[in-house]
Amino acid sequence: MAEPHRRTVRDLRRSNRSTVLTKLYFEGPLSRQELGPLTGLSSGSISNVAGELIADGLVEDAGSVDSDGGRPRTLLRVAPGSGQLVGVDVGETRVRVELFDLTLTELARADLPLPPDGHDVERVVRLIGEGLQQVMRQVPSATGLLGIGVGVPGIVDSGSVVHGQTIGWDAVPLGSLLRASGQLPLDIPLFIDNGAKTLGRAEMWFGAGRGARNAVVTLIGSGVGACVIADGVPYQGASSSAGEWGHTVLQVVGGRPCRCGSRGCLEAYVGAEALLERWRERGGTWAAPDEEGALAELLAAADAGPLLDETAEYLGAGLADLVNLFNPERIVVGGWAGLLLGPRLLPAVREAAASYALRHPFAGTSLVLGQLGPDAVTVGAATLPLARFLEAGGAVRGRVATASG
Amino acid sequence: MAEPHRRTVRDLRRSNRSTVLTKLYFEGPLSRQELGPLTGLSSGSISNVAGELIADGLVEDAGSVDSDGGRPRTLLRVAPGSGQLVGVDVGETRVRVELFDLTLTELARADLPLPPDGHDVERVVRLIGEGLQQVMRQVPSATGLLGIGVGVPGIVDSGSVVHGQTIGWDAVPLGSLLRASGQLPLDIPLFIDNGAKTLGRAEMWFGAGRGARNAVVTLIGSGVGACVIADGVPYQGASSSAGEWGHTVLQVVGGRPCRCGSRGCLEAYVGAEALLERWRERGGTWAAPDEEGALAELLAAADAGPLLDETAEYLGAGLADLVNLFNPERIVVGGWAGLLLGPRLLPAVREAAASYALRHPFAGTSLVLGQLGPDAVTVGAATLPLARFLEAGGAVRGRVATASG
DNA sequence: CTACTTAACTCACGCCTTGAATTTAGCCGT
DNA sequence: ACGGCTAAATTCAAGGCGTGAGTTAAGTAG
Repeated sequence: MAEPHRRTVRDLRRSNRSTVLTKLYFEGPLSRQELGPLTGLSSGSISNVAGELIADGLVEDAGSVDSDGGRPRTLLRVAPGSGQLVGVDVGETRVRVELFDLTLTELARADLPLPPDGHDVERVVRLIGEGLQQVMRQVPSATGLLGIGVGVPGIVDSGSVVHGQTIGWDAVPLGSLLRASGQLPLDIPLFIDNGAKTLGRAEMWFGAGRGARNAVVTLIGSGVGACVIADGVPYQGASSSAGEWGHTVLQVVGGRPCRCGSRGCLEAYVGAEALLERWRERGGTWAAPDEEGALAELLAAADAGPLLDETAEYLGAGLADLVNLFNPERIVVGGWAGLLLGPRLLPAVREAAASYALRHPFAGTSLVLGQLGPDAVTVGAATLPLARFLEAGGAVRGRVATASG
Repeated sequence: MAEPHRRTVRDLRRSNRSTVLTKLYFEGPLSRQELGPLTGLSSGSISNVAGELIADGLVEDAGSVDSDGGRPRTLLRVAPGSGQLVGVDVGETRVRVELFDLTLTELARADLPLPPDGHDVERVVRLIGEGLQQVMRQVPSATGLLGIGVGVPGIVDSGSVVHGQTIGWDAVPLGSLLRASGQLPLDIPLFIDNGAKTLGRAEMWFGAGRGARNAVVTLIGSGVGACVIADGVPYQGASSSAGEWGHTVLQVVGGRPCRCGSRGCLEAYVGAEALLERWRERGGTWAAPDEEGALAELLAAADAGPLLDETAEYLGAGLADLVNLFNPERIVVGGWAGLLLGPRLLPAVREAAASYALRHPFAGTSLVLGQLGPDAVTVGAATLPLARFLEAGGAVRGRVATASG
């Protein structure tokens, strides 16, 4: 419990390996010389640690910069091919399995359709296993699988048990089931987290959240969610269900009923499903069979102005709550509906948020659109074992892990 | 930036000193034998570290438990007198300075009244200095001052700069001013934080929040605030203003105007000031000149039922937001008004919160009343240097620190 | 008084970081 | 081509730390 491993002198080395590896991962090729000040380690230790990492194949030479006179600095970088990661997205209509190298460049992908009624647990487990075998077959050189991350729709408790109302899962021990299925290599670290949260992680690592230590990634799709990053790490709460922004109360008296059973939730105004319903109530119609098409038609409609303005007002109020409660330096608006609505709504949303939020924290917050599409769930999922890998200084291979991070 | 001090082998010792000291502080007298498993250290290291701490006077013998046969275990505890702490509460009407021993038992106190118009910065600085000298004079044996914590009304940025709307402070560099005043010993760690947050810390360390890692301490007084504890540490946000729960939006359409300039804030319904105003609008009257007396009269009035029920509804919705967003294991309702209203309102509030919050996170949250009165601000303030002291394994004396934690 | 039991201490061993001294690697002027 | 120069990278002695087995200390039971 109390701070994991840092008692012995060997943990020190592990920790130093980790900082060096992490710095190299995020701040590109660096010379040993730069690494010193950046990590706070002495030149001697940098040499030692770097030498070890190179010997382990995790770090490689990346050319050198020649200075006028004097030995040129050798640049070091994380070797992309020294390990692979798998990200899985259990979506509404399909299971997607993607294989990445260490820099999260895609190596292979497999999409396995799911029937409409289809979130039968056993089937999902089987599809994940199949997808995994497919991508591994496509890339025979992938011999150093470092871990698997799975994004699922629902609340993930204890890093393994899934409660998914929308797909009819109640306390499904997905982690154990996957392990027991025999479909995935034993001894490979397995991580499970909510899909929205993995998407948030992806935005933080590679998208609009990059560099921020305190941020909120909002995800507006059919419903509404959020991923809160506190001091650089996703905040989970007591039972990993923190960030349920969609059911923030915005209207105690006279609130619209929400599908969660309550009234006046943000999601009852701003989610795509609710937005379309509100348009229908006002006489709006659309031709597209799917929500995305319908929402696009709504946006294009001449008479949707008042509805959109009202939506911006509610969204602004919801964002103001985030500003007041979390005081983030950045709020990223993501999710397919958020990205669709964003360009049209953002100015009005900003104005509304400014009026509802406190001046001081609002002034320190920037409100931006997400840079990654909804497909980044797999990237974010792969980020889970990657984070563990970096934290452990690259010493994970073959070790079992279950906790989510 | 990246994880403060843990590179060298001496930092390891510091860290282990810290865990031993912290365990002893919170889990009472312990034998070396128990300390081993609890800290993950070997018997040899426990002996070493304990010996060092005893030699430094920070830890002392606390008797022994005799077992049948075999050498009895010696119990160890933190020596209460090995250091003192000062907590300061800059309140509405007075500055209070309190001197504590290491277990936060009060040794002396000084109350210095502040005139009604009186939050002139220089005067406050002078009063703090005077109070400090008074308490130090009262306890001549207090020769090991470990640090000073100050709780102020307002947002504290960078651990030193205060923005206090209510007292007319705009970016006041209180930390520098105090140091420059010459009124307090140099080289003594000084910490400044929002008074509500220090109260929250006090509840977490010694009150209703004890033992929880994820909790929210709400503070309902004239206004409404909250202190969020994420993974055991108070969450600050990007500019230390996280937890501004009072201005959560509960009524977008038709919301009551709030003193913050917005509309529909929680504080516009639930704060004592707003509650009394709402009572007045409904024809309520009271005799007491102060808010506390007035609120007591309101509670006793026969016809305040509907108003209180409505208040419970709003408060419940506000708490539900906290449950959904933070997923705490515990919510503590504190602040003078909260403690006054609590016994009457809590059942209805709980019911309302249950209806607005999501089932899963709500089921994991307990809603309890605070155990400490509003006077605990000084205790919470003293907790700031104490936390630093424990983190540093007792090696702080004489070192300067400014960051808040 | 002896045998037994358990707590606490000691110390050889292996590992770590530091920082100065040393080696390595490329550039420049002659 | 060659030595001189500069700066990067490595090496290594010194100082520390935690571990865990062995040793000493401090009681009880008979």
